[in-house]
Amino acid sequence: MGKHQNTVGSSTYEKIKHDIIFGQLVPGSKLKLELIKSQYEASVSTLRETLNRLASEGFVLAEEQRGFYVTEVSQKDLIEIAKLRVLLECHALKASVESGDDDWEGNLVAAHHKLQLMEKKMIAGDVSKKETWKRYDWEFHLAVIEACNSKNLLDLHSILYDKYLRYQMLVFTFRGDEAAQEHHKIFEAALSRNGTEAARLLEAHIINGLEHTLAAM
Amino acid sequence: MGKHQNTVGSSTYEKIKHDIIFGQLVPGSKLKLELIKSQYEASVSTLRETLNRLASEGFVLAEEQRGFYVTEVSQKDLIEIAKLRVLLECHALKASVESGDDDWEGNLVAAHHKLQLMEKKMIAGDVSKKETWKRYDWEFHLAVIEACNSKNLLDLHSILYDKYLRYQMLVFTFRGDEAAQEHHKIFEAALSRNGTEAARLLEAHIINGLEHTLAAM
DNA sequence: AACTGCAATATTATATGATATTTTCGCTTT
DNA sequence: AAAGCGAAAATATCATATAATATTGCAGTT
Repeated sequence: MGKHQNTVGSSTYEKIKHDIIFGQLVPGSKLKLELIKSQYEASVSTLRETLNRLASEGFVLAEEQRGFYVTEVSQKDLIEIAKLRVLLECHALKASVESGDDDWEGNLVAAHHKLQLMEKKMIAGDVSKKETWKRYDWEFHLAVIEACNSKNLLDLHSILYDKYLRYQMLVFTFRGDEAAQEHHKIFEAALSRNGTEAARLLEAHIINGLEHTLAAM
Repeated sequence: MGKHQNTVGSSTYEKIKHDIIFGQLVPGSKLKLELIKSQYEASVSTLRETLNRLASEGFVLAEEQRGFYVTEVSQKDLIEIAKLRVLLECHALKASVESGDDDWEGNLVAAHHKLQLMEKKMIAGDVSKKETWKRYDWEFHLAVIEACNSKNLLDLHSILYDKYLRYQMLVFTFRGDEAAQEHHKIFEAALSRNGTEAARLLEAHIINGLEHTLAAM
């Protein structure tokens, strides 16, 4: 006993979203229902529910009566997403730094520590744990803004982060030491409650990542 | 011939979304599948697709294996939404004013003109056309920011606008002349390419609407 | 008599396979 | 080439079966 039974719907949602973000499902390709039915072991209706959800988040394109496609990628789209991420994440950061309490600080310290450990391993050459690194990066960025006091903002940011991540995974080349140092500086500025400086550093971090990814596309 | 056949899916989506925004479906109420099946004349599967879409946009709450509920409303949520709308719409406005071409100007003039006519009628006492007014208000706000050159931004804004609108409809009391004047000033500033001023006016417009709605909740 | 815990029952959500529409694509004809 | 036709494939919708949750009723206990 124990593991709480997930519904078929939610687990296929996770799987397909994962496969889009990590590039197993290639941009622009058609998601033929009968074909992916066998791949993901779910019925047509269940798949349609999933694909409709992913469509309204923007990972899938739903063409009326013509089926579903993995959303295309483009440099323009990436630039839009990066800019939006800057806008929302910096805004959230400033609000979070202003109102974060001790729990927030504790959580942030923990998230930064875990990310740093992971980054050391990756800089040392262990690239095997791409997915774990991704999780720690996410947890760090979330920890910074978590005290922004706006569920709506965090929800929007979460989707943008995933879209940005998809592009990073598409051309995966680890920025290594550079990104690690940026994370560290953001961490320090946030912890010392310097919201303006932290936001400046965060913006540079995202834009550096953008340029790194654009160059590799 | 002529009228393009809509799918059952897309038309129930429109209907349910409409009924949530305009308050026919009351906040927090449960959306029992069998019950709304007859109301919206669609099968369970089709409804589930629709409700999943609405859930990921935030109009519906999907509780795993416990069904679907109309999203609750709260003052806190409204404040979050208004602030986000300010953040995104002002950002989009500045970008749009900078890069809008003659088509953009033409479209904006037309949208403003139609809105103004409608507002005159409503100030004169004809409140019958709430839904038409809503459409013109939407078309005006969209026309202002449409040249921002970011589909991602426009998509996010569209959902936020609808969420904000839902609160306005919930307590519907027309702000009349005041709002009309604000629209006019935003229009003039945008047309004269004064992005900073237009953004300032837009922010005040949204915050005034927020306070008007909060006071009536 | 009121309360708690458990089992039987009813209700509801989830998932499936079958059917009805619509689109796509190759072939024929002009 | 372009338009028209029809077979094949894919999507949209539905009715129904299965699995989960909520409710009810009944014992046993306080």
